[in-house]
Amino acid sequence: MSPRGTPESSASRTHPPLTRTPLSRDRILRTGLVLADEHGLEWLSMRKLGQALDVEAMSLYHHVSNKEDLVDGMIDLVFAEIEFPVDGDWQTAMRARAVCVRAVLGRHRWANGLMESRSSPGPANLRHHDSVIGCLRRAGFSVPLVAHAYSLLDSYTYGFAMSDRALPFESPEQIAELAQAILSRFPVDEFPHLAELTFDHVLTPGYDYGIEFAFGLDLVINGLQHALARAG
Amino acid sequence: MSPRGTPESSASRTHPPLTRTPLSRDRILRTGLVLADEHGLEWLSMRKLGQALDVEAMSLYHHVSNKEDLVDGMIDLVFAEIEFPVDGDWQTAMRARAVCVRAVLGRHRWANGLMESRSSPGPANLRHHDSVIGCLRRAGFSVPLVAHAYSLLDSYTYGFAMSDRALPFESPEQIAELAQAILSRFPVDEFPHLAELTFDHVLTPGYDYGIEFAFGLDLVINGLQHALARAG
DNA sequence: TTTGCTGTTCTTACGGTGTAAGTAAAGATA
DNA sequence: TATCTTTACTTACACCGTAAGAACAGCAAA
Repeated sequence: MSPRGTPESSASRTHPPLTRTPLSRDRILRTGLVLADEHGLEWLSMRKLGQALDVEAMSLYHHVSNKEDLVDGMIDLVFAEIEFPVDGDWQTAMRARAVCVRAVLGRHRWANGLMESRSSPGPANLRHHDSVIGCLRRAGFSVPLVAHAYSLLDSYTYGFAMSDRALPFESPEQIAELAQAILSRFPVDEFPHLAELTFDHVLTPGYDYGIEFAFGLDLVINGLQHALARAG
Repeated sequence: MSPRGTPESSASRTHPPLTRTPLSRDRILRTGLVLADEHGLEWLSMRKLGQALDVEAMSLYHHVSNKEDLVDGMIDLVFAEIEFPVDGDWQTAMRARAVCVRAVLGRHRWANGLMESRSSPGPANLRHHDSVIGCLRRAGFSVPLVAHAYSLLDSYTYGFAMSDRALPFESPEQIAELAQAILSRFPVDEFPHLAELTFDHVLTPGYDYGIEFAFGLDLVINGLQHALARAG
């Protein structure tokens, strides 16, 4: 109805700042990140993002060329959170990287399928890739072997993070309930092996899906170590 | 403007069939699958789907409770396309399964991030999981080891399919152009290792990203074989 | 101080989306 | 034939991304 800023702008005539922190690309991206973390990327719209910044939706377009650009920027913020020790042996570096990626994607679940499929990757994205490749090269991996290792490590890490997201952080009771609900839609013993795995293992008290991550990661890194030794 | 069916329905008063094949859940799902393959899932809307079926959008809601249900059904059609030999040794079975999953996801790229994250999996989905687990159990994998193996295989396969999608089917020239465009946005030698890998290997004539898949798959299966031997 | 410019914000509008609610017609059953 | 059930259609609503242009800010030059 009435222009939103009216009271503030009349106040601002006396002392200009203080009424509104100016918009900026960075502020937009960070707010988008927080909102997407909280509500999911699907929930986030330009209007809601503008509302959170106390601004109309169209104002955002002066700092962000469209929604894809917005998401690109948010993804690059996520990449910037990924860290790992570059000195030391490549095994611990790669293990730490994978663990960190999983943790970061746990914080920003909406980012999960989007990390690799950006058609215009940001600087943090490229910087991260570069340092991973550099770490492997320094450890003696040949260029073709780096391509193999990189593909394998990334596929496993991102793939695991995807399944990770499938199981929400619900309590064990909720997971059990969900599993019951799914399997009870079908005749008993239609899926005996699935039922066995579910009820005799996954729903066992103390089971944590996270432990599967370490198993696969160690197996992959071990395999790469052998491949490196064989090639070197 | 005028009701769509008017001429047909007056004709149908004399001989009822022939004017319009009736809607059904299956027909809706299959049409949605074809359209999503052709244009992507984002493109697909209830209105466009209805249009392809020569029906108004709201008519679909009598066979599908909402769009999520539609996607659930489409995903289960995708699962139904996954096949692998259940007899024979588990290594060839699991290798064939992974290759098939990759091929299927290549045909239905829109399905990629959605295969595992359905909160109400369909029968083909559960059947597939059950037969994978059964195959491993028969090969002597303990229940906990099945959980490890399953998680690892799935993470790798789906994760690879995701990166796969990132590189579209473009010609090598197009890929080279894209890589040039990306790296030229930044100072030369800001990402030396990335540049080396890209220009000295990936953009080399004859390079096919698909070969990376076999490397990782063999490594994973080999590792599982050792784990099985160690446990057995 | 006034003028004019430049960049940021707001307003309005358009064509799209998923789907709730109610209507009409056709098929099945009695 | 009369009634009930299923299926399709119509209308409507709130929301989406964003194009186009108006209004307004801050600031440099006159």
